[in-house]
Amino acid sequence: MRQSQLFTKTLKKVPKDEVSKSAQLLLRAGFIDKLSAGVYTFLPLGLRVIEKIEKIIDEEMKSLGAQRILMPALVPKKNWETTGRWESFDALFKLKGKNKIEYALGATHEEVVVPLVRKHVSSWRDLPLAIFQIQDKFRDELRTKSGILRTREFLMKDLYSFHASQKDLDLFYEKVKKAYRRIFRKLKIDSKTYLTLASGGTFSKYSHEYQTVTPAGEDTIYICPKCRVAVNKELGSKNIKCWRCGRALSEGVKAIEIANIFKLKEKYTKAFDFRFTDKDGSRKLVMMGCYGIGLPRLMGAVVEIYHDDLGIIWPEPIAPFKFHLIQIGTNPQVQKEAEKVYKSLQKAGHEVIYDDRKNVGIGEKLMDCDLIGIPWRIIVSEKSLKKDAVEIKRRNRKKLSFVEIKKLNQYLDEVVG
RNA sequence: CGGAGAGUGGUGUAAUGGUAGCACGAGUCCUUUGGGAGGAUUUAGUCCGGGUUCAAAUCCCGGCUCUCCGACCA
Repeated sequence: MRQSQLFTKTLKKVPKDEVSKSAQLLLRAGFIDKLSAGVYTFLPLGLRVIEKIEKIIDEEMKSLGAQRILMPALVPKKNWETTGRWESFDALFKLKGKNKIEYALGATHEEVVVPLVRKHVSSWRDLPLAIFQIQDKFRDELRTKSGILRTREFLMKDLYSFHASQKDLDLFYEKVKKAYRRIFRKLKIDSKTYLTLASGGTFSKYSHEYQTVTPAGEDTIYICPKCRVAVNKELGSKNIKCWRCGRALSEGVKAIEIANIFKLKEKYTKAFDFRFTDKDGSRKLVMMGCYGIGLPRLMGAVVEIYHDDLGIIWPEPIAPFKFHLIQIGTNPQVQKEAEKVYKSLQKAGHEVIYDDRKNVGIGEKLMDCDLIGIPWRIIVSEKSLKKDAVEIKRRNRKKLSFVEIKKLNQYLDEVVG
């Protein structure tokens, strides 16, 4: 990608009343654009990050044996009435069509997935079954917050599992926990993310949330010093002990809920009278679980954690590009060599954004580079060409390395990986 | 939903009742190229509606929007 062609430029300023660091940086660096409060466009750079997160999640879900589908956002009123949530789910966006049929925009998809799966599951032989989608959710929040951390429309991965027994649900639930940990590890937020006991809302008495510690979080959690678990303040008394080892918990820390998992059991299958025939011939309600991850929130949480005064520092697996190639100066020889390096990197299959902009000073290029936060910076300049080399620097390190151009691809394979 | 603050060129801001100014951006030209360069020149603005006043960006009323705090949050 040539930066001269990139849609949207970086901004020097963002509104002074935007205090969330992730919102400031993502707006300034041109990853997102705000249409209205809690409603955002993902620009080319931001979409690349979302797509990478999506790919990581998609692979992990498939490793669980889950199959991906895409359900509609427009969900008829009668489905919500079946579960009682037309009235009880306060955040539904409701609308009416020309045909007088009322709908709600999907805020969660039990009302769609349960009748869908019921059509195809009738025997214990059809279970277990896991279905997921990655799709926009709509929630009429009273208040949106902190850029993409809390919005009214957001991309969500929602996985639904169906089981013949509680035991089978329990087993799958544990597998999902492991898959979630793998996702968090790839996003480099695992060490700050705690499995947190929280209230279940309309789903159940308790639920498990994954809370990532950051000052921008809207929840307060108490952490066990030993286990990697926590308790959400919303459960009440702060004298609660660790639900795993019984130790006293930490002082409250701010955290953001990036994912949650629920054992819905029979709650929604009962509403739709979704039964299967068990081995003994009896008709039983299907046991169900649901598991959500908000993708933009994950992206925002990463930026909250990985940034410095100059800009974002993307973890490599979700960086929009791996390399930021910059050519410095107007020397035609430098430009020619930079073009050659760009083509050679592309040919080697590397994801590279090339700052080929003319009439842009070196200061501005370097500031933009740090702001956008690509993991590896490669500079071609008169200085580097005197050594027949390029200069390589990691975004989060001070050290500069000069690498001979003819050995560059080999170096990238061996050192950068 | 309660509270607070704020809406001025594309962006960020100044002007508290009296000439709408500055910076960035964008356009043209010249110079410049290792940490947001310099000069010349052009461009474009008071959220909407009503009121007070000789005079309103400024004061008053209503509306809309944004941000923050709280409540809420499958």
